Amino acid sequence: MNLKELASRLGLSPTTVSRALNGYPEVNEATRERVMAAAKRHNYHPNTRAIRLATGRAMAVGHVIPVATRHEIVNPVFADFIAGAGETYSRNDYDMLLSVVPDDQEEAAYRSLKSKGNVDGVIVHAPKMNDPRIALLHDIGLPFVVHGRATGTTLPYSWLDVNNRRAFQRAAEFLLDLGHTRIALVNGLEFMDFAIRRRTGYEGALSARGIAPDPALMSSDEMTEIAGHRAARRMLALPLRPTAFMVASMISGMGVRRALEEAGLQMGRDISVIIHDDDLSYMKNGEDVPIFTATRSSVRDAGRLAAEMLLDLIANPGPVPQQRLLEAELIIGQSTGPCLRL
Amino acid sequence: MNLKELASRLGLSPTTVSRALNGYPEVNEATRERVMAAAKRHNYHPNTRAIRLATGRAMAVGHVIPVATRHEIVNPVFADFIAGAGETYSRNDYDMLLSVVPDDQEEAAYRSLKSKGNVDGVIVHAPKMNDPRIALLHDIGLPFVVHGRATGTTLPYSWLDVNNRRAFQRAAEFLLDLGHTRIALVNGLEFMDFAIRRRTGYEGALSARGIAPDPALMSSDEMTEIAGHRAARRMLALPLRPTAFMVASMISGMGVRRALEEAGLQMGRDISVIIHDDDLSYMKNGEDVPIFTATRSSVRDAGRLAAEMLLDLIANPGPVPQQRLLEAELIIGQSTGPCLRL
DNA sequence: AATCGCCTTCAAACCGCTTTGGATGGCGCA
DNA sequence: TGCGCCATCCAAAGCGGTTTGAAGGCGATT
Repeated sequence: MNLKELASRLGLSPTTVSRALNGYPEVNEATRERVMAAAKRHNYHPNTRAIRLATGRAMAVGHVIPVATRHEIVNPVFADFIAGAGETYSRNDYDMLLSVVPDDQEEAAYRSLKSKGNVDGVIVHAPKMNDPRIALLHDIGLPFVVHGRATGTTLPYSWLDVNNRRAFQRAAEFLLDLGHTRIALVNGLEFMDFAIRRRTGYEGALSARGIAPDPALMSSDEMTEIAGHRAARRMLALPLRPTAFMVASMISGMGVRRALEEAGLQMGRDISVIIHDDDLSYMKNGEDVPIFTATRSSVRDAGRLAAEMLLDLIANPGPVPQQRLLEAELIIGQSTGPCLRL
Repeated sequence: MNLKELASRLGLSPTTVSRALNGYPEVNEATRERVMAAAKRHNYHPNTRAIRLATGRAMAVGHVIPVATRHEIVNPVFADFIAGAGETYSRNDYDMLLSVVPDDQEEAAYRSLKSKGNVDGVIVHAPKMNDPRIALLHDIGLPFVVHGRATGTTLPYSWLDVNNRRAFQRAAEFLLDLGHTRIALVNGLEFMDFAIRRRTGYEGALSARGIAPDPALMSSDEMTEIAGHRAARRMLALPLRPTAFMVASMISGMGVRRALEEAGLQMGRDISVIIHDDDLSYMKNGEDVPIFTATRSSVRDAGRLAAEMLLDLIANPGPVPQQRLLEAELIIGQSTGPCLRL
């Protein structure tokens, strides 16, 4: 069942039927209702491929996922971000296009998305310092929203980010208030922008209290259980072990916890831990009472909002970028307590 | 730059240019090369929207992701499966379409995907017992491959699955051989097909050695850290505690490990644990030496293969379903050892 | 020399929708 | 009565490719 057939059944022209269904004013309300009813009765759905060609819009948003040939790290927060964004797209009748490409072909992927006309815009994930994708997308004229920010970029662009600096600053202050002075940072890879900002917040809080950040208490690695465990283990073996840990993610935090338990330390009593909690649906931080004290910010909400920003940008193009900074909550859980060796 | 313009620059008809680029035989090799060169030089990429309308093919595959309104569980293995499938699609110039819908609108989502012509086929995730989606997709005539199987379904259909029954049977036998008799099962939700099969394998192995499965030693819940912890904790409090655990996933396993450590038990010495390892890229089971003894099967490979099956099914339609059963490896790690109370 | 057939190429129809630019008829108003 | 203006509807031209059916050119065959 297509437009032409539906039109002929109704004794109308395709023009009128199309307009009736799309809510144009120049059609009699009585006929509009007749058309609507017939469309429902015959289970008519306009062919998306034809709409796309005719309107020149793709009605789709792209997400390019680079897969590293060596590391093969698929970001664990990715699934939740996508779920959030996907809800927004569904609500607005947009499709979500995932493009999984080897990381050395990422630029080509964006270019092809644009020149083949598959999408109306893209979301940029995991920005790095001086991320080249921003200039690229500017160049080729593909609307985009960055999830995060890219330090060093001078071009204006739209982004949605969590205030990672302030979150880690507050978390560090919270630990300092509890009397901790040897606070370790188990950070993500520091070519990622958010990791840089988190370190800045951590160092700022320490410095403000006259504590010089100690390189031995700072690590930067992938946010896996293994890496979290490794980092914590190393630091716990120091002559002057830390009395508190700040950890980049829930999963890293589980590795840290394992190291603590191996060392016979009880979390929250002997030693304090604060993690960043992306509020992943499959990795909840406890049920009623949070296991970890955490800086929390839902990555799923971020997905929802970033998608909304992008759709808005597509509908209302203009040179003015949209920017939105979300604050993380500081959730008090069972993993922090006063420093024992005052 | 479009076909018509490229053609006029070359002094050829659009027909010939189109054929030259698409490798049709009825075009002079010399002109084909001339066309190819010009296409590259002018950076010509055919407009996907036009191709789709003209050919009637969507050149896209859909994945419908239902989000439960209450539980809000986004399957953690999902990201890796998608990454694998996405590689296959990219290689074959197919798009991957993700449709995130409330779980009570899943049927409508499939119907709409079909009637609007957005995709040529779909992958069905997380099949349940007597899964209604199989009959539905049969009905509406949308090619599909199921990741897993659906017990109780009589219709023939294409699937790719891991031999979950045998994997858990072998794992149980391995524990039995080590002298364990009180073996606990921390399973996933048992309306999921794979969870049912795992339990069958587990029970079969016990029964074959004359051990009656003990309901107190079997739990079925979401595969989260919290749920794993809760189940293990409950079982460890039994008068006759288990000496070994079989656990449905890496994440559940971390919860079990936490319960063991709280009980002062050392994994691999005091008590044994076998998990199922989906080989997630962000959740590796150790580096050189596996932390957990595990039944392992890469969900990413499964994604790659399922996507290949589907593309094949789309290219060569026919009534003969394709089916493929993958075997899981049994990986010996540090979390298992002989039963102490022989 | 006429015919045949192959190799190339092309014009035009088509995919299913949107949208522009009329056309038609009824109505109010002078 | 005549005119202009809406309200309503339609024919046709796109959108940018693919594909069908046909035609031109040329060497080989008879």
